[in-house]
Amino acid sequence: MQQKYNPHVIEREAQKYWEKSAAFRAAESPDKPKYYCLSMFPYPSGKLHMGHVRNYTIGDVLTRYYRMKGYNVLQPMGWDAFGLPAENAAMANGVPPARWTYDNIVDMKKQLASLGFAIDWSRELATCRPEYYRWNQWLFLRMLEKGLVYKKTGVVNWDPVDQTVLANEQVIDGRGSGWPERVKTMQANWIGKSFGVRFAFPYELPAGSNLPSPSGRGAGGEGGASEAQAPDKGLLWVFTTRADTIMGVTFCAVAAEHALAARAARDNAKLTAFVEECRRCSVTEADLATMEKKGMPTGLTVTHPLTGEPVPVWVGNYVLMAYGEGAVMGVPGHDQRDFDFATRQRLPIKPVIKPRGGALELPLKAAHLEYGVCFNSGQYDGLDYEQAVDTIAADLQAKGLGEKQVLYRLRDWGISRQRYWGTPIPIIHCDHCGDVPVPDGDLPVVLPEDCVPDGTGNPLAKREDFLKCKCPKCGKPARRETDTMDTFVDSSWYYLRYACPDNGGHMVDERVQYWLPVDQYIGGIEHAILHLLYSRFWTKVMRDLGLVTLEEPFTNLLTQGMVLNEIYSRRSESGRIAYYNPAEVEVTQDDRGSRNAVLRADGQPVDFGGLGTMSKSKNNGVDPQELIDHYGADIARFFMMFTSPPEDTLVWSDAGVEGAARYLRRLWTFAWRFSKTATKSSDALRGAALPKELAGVRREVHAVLKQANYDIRRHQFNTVASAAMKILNALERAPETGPARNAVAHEGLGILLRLLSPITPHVSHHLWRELGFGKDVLAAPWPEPDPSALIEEEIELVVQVNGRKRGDVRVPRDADSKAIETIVLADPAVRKFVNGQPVKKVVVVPGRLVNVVV
RNA sequence: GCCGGGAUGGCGGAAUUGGUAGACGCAGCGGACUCAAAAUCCGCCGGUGGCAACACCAUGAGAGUUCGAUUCUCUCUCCCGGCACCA
Repeated sequence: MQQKYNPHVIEREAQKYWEKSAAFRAAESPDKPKYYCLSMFPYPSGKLHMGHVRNYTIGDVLTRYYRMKGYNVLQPMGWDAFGLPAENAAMANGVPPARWTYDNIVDMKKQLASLGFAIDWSRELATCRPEYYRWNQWLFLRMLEKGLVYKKTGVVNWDPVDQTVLANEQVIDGRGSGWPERVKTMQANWIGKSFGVRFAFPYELPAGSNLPSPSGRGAGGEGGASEAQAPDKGLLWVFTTRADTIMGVTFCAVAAEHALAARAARDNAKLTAFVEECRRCSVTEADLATMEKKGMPTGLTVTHPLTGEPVPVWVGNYVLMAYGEGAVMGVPGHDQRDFDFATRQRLPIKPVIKPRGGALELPLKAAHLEYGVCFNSGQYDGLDYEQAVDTIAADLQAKGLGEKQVLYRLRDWGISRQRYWGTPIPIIHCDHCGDVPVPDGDLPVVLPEDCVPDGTGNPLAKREDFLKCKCPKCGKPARRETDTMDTFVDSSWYYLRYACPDNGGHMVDERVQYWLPVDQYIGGIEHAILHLLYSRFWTKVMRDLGLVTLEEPFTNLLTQGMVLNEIYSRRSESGRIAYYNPAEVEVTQDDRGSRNAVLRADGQPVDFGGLGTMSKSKNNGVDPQELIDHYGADIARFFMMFTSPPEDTLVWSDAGVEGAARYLRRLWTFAWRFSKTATKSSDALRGAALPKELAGVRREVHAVLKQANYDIRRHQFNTVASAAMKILNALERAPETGPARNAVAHEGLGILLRLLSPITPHVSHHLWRELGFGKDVLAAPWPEPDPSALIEEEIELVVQVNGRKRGDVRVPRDADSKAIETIVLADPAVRKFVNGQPVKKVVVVPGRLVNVVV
């Protein structure tokens, strides 16, 4: 055995061993429980970043752990290879996106290999290959047949929150695992199921003023806008979750795209301009919520369905055409947006809800949002929220002007992109037959890979060889669709394809039945909504088509935290900010922690800008390749696992990496010295009583192992790494000589190398062989603590008086409460603090503490 | 703005069901080894007072429940993630 730890040599050796023995090739095997461990596949940007390293290390730790626990484990890898960056790179370098992407894949695969991940590369896939994306196209056509592509209801009626998330949960040690609560809550809010009332304000327009036909509206078909046959009379439909406030309506607001707005704008130039302005502005939620509430009167009035009073109609920039009816009732007294709008437009505010058993403070300074009791509301006065909603909904229904309704915030998924580097949408435009789906037999519609986008639109539009085709229906010349699919389509089902990447004839086959669902999915929290929701949606579609029997694609989800680093900058006199990589900055700290940072290059101070995600713009990235080149994979992996729990953010620290290196060198040195002195037998442990000190060391090793096994099951890998440190510390404390010591060290090293092997597989592999434990640590069983090593004759109890620690006592292991009480009350420290006062009670927590209450 | 999450020494973090706050590591300080430095090893290391024994304070701020709260409840402050064409 070498005296010096040389990570690069042993890592290359271990990786060769795994490659030669095809160690990570996963085959369907019915005699073992399966474990499908999946990390989110990377976008092939060209270089791994630290987030990837962290993500895949977490996945690899689980993969190797479950394998040693006897599972048949699959850990695949692939490439989320379509997307915008390739087009941007293409424009910058004049290289086709395909070429750029494939080159990047080669580079990144090499990097992944150098980290020693237990990946089954035989299942590798890239979403930009026709043999993958043809199934995007195929499934798109199935959805088209089913009407899912157009039909709004197909999407929104799916309510995962009420379905199987909880039912599928796996329970570990009595603790719910599965999906983090916050992800479920976020998705639930995103879907945004809300219960309310849909109702209408009747109106009459001057005769002969036909409404233009509605645009872009799917559901809510019989709404006011489509009452075009009755030009004089119409209904303005709205949705509200607060029907109890209906008597407080002082206006209505419609979206700029609403038919009534268009009607009113026809002979009103100012309103036309305003409608145009609204159309142009952003529709993101954040902007909508914070922008100024602008509006303009349409000059039209509608009739309140319950009071019969006239209500003015406004166009409001805060009303979203895509949600509900594209129109809202305005109740400024009880809705903050309406309040802002009414205040700005000097519209009346009519409060109609007051706190139960109290009064409103008038005039209102802000909308009163809490539920309460109706007042100022005619026949509804005195009703509470539920009674009011029920009564009002019934009254509206009686007039044929409304009903209760469930509405979802979830919008349609617009999947088409005006981009080149994506899956072609398999549609053909024919002048005679309209939009015609490409027949299954003609799939895939292959994306030409030699285009170079130049920033002037989709290059496919200029490719005659792509565009020109025959209409599948009538055979006449026709044109192909040039839009491509959102890349979220690619990532919505790739985890199924890993089960059967070689099947040229079908999208999925029976191997999906074996491997799926994914037992553990690992990725960034930033994907908690979109990607995960799309994947679940996609799975349900495939289930409905009979392609899979899965209810949910992922049983457990681990959302890993981001990798942060310090940010340093300097503002020049011109006001421009220059960012400096933390590696170029020398930081000194006094013992109070105040920080002094200077740039190494010039010795001048730089500003510390806090912590931020590693990014190009802040120039605070650390290249994983440099880390691996310098320290090797095991040290990088150990640092990643030790520094933070997987779900928390991880702050980069050069000193922390150095600490990880120090530990592994210390482990190596210990193993080396052991190899010089030890016999290869642990027989001395059996039967023979160990000296007290060695028994203590052994007890600690097993106690730490017990805790570590709990921690690894709950995915708290930082304390597993720290357990490995504690075990080495304990072994180093043992006296240096003697067969009993060697036996304890031998057993301890055997435990330690196995415990470490998921985190630092290379050094574990090497030392396992070198010290004669066996041929392959991966084939060894996971270590379990020996209960007999944990037994102590005397245990230590903490003694409290009135909940404050006042000392500790040693008592026999099997002492009962009574005996403990007697011992404790006789303790001098206790007597001092009891100080003659009567003892009210004594709380004994077995094995932990005793609290004397006076 | 809405939704979600978080806050513990100089730093990363630990504390399993409410039971010794600060495990393990980093940084720092002191010492050994060395001609010297690096590496390595040993010791100290939340704050205040005290020679010390020890006492008091302390888990973002404020209240509450409890024999006992980092942990449970309420209010507040600050930081982070998502918000639908970035992936």
